[in-house]
Amino acid sequence: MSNVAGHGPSGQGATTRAAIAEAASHLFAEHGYAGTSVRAIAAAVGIDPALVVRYFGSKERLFLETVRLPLPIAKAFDGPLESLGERIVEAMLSGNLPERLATMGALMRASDSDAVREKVREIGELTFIHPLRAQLAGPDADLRARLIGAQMNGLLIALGMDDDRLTHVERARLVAVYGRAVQALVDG
Amino acid sequence: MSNVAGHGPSGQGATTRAAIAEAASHLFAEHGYAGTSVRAIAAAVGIDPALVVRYFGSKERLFLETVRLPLPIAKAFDGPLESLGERIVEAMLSGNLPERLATMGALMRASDSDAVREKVREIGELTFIHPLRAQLAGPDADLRARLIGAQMNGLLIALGMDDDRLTHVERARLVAVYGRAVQALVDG
DNA sequence: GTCTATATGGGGATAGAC
DNA sequence: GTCTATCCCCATATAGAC
Repeated sequence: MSNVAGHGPSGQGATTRAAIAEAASHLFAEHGYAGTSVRAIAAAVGIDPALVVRYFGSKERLFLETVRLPLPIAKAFDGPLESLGERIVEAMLSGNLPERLATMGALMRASDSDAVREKVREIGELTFIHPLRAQLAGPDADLRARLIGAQMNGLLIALGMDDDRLTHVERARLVAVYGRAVQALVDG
Repeated sequence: MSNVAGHGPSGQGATTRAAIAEAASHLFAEHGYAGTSVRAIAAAVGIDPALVVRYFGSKERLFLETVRLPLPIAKAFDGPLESLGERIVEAMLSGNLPERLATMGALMRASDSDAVREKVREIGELTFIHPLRAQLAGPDADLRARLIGAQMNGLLIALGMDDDRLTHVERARLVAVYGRAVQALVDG
């Protein structure tokens, strides 16, 4: 933390770029895309707003380069197929859920842009569709994998809507009930 | 446009408000919330941007007053419970689907605002939760109804992402496969 | 009352000086 | 490489003209 600042405004390009990316990542997750101004990012790093644009080309490209949606569901694919539905839901709710919801919200709210929508598709493709399709049998495997992805997005969005009726439900109940719905697509 | 005040079918006077709402509704559905400026709405009607604010208070209130997400699923609740899942999905995909996807996208992208999130919750509550909860049995009825709403949002969002792999699937296949997943929550 | 003109403050992005 | 100065677009609020 102390290696970022300390020797005045005459720093190196590489570390400035990394500092911008670091600050942007946090601010985007916390305040969303529209809620985060280039000026705010620059202020957090202690540089001029124009530098941010100079390093990353535009606010949108900065967002696309720094946004990370950690979905630690890789390990959920190991295990018996008959309980895969529950394991997927369980994985979606574990780890840093608040940050995941915030990032998901930031992505959705910025999905005006074609590039952002492509990014969302890409994340779903890599984390859900490909691994799932490999495990599912039947001619509808690809479709079923995509629909499981839709279920997961729906769950994250519902939780991100701050609906107390849903966010206050015990995790185990959520896993059991929604897991059955996911399992219906796993089984085909 | 030097039409003097008075009354008439030329979009002036008392019909100005309606004309603004009409133009705003179309523009929001087509270009989203952020993508639609008050200036653009005013230009479409042929008036000054300040008039829009004068009539509706703010861009956000104009959006909240004019946004309509037609979900003609009321009739889907009539019929045997064992095929309710399919009927719900069928209803979600019938009617003017492109407009529904555009409006859903506009709502999601504007969900930075608490008022918009509340609006989204309200729509889900009235169109899904209440009617569904009345038909579902068991102690988890409320939870299951909300999760079906999450599934529907997930489906709309996935379709709105312009993923050809999903939008090109025949409607009947989508209804059959996703309907089973919904049915899993109907059955409990 | 209805509408127009204008001012304010903030945003992203650019050109060019150190 | 870095920053200063600037441009254009936006939403919003206020004052004043019909």
